[in-house]
Amino acid sequence: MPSQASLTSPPQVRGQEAQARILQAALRIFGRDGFALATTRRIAEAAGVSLPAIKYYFENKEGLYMACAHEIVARYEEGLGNYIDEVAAALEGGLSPAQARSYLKEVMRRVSAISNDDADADLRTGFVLREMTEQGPAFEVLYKDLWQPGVEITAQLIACIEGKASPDEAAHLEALMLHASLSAFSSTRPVSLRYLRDGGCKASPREGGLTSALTVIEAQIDRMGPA
Amino acid sequence: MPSQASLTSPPQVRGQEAQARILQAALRIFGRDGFALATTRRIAEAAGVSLPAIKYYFENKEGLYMACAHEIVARYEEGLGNYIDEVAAALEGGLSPAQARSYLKEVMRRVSAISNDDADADLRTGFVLREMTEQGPAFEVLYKDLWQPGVEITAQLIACIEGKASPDEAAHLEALMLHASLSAFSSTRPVSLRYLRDGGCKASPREGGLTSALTVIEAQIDRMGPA
DNA sequence: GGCAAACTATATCGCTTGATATAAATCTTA
DNA sequence: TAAGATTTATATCAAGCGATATAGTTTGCC
Repeated sequence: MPSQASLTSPPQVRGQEAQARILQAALRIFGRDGFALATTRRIAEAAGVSLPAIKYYFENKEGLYMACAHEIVARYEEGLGNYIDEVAAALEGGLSPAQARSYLKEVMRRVSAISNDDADADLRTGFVLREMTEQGPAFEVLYKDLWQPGVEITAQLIACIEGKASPDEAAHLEALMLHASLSAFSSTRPVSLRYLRDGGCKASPREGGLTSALTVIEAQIDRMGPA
Repeated sequence: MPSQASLTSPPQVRGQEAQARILQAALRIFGRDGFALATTRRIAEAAGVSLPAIKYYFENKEGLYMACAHEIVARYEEGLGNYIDEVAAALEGGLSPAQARSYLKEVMRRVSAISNDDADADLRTGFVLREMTEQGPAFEVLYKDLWQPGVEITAQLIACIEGKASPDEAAHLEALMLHASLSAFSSTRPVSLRYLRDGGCKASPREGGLTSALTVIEAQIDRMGPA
């Protein structure tokens, strides 16, 4: 298992740097092209290493893909994950509908912010969304540690807003749709931007209309409430 | 251009049948695997023809892909397309918000029904959604003749519901999100079903929770209205 | 029957892919 | 400096890809 050659002597640092370069290049190329279309040669070239380096550090293409998934999960947990725990604790203590509403808005804000963290953030989002639709080798990890927790906390907050003790099927569905709409807006962002542009709207290509989408979602949250 | 050898003698009917079999097999395999991952060999095998038959009828892989796109558009136009024209005419004549609301519900109902027309309907949906996110060779056709008209009529109906003369940026955005949520629910259907199942909900695998999703969307439409 | 047109199948080409055998380079340690 | 572990690069393999040259088969028409 060469992927955890960690606590060794200082010159092996160069090796770890190469490993990190490969991982970063892989994240970008897998995120853009998907598992099947991405080639190990292109990744190696982008990372500035030769082809067998991938085998040396990650065994094979799938190993590299899984390493990318774990990297994404780690980044997610250190960002949104902690906040989710915080919200869960608050829910445990009991929340008013109004409080739940503002928590939910913040959750969705942070979820959408994931796609704007840095330059490659949207590629990581693409990685996750592709894996959710195509269910490749990294699906289980991403579903269990990333997708499910986000939707579940959303469902619980919605239930709270609607005055229910625990989320029923309707709350779960509404949570799914909320995340689905944000996801789809991300993955079809070029199309959405084109549509808005054709209609004469000017959306900043920087944030890709994501904040506008967020406004719509917040309005939806505002309209939630006791039936 | 051998793809329109149509008005010839009767025995060429067999040829047309082969052409149709190739097209159907291609729709299923392209819809499931996408352009890059699908192979002409597998399509030929599924259609029960030999490999050069694809070249004979569709010139090459991309020609076959485009033929699939046009087939999808044709099917869409004879279904939803006519209804969109009908709604557009009604809008021209002036609609009350309540009328617009029920038209909008019917539009979304028909859009979601597209994924349940027949056994291969979800594969066609997958074809379209993949092309919207990856922007392959068939993007222009599908956007112009299928995606844009559906979103636009939705935006106009939303504007009408909200008492506006013509759709502003907010209406366009809301229309986009409405379709995005339905699309994402379709393309991540296995994930959504798993989530609901894990939560103890029983969703019919037949319709894949789409009618439940539609219920949520109708509730959203009901909550629209003058600010 | 024979002939031209429409259609189909076999076999193969050139290319790219993931993987890896092999050997060289680098650096620590003794 | 010699030994040895760690890391890197060259060259190559078998498999699968899209494409197609070539030849065979069917079938309506005269």
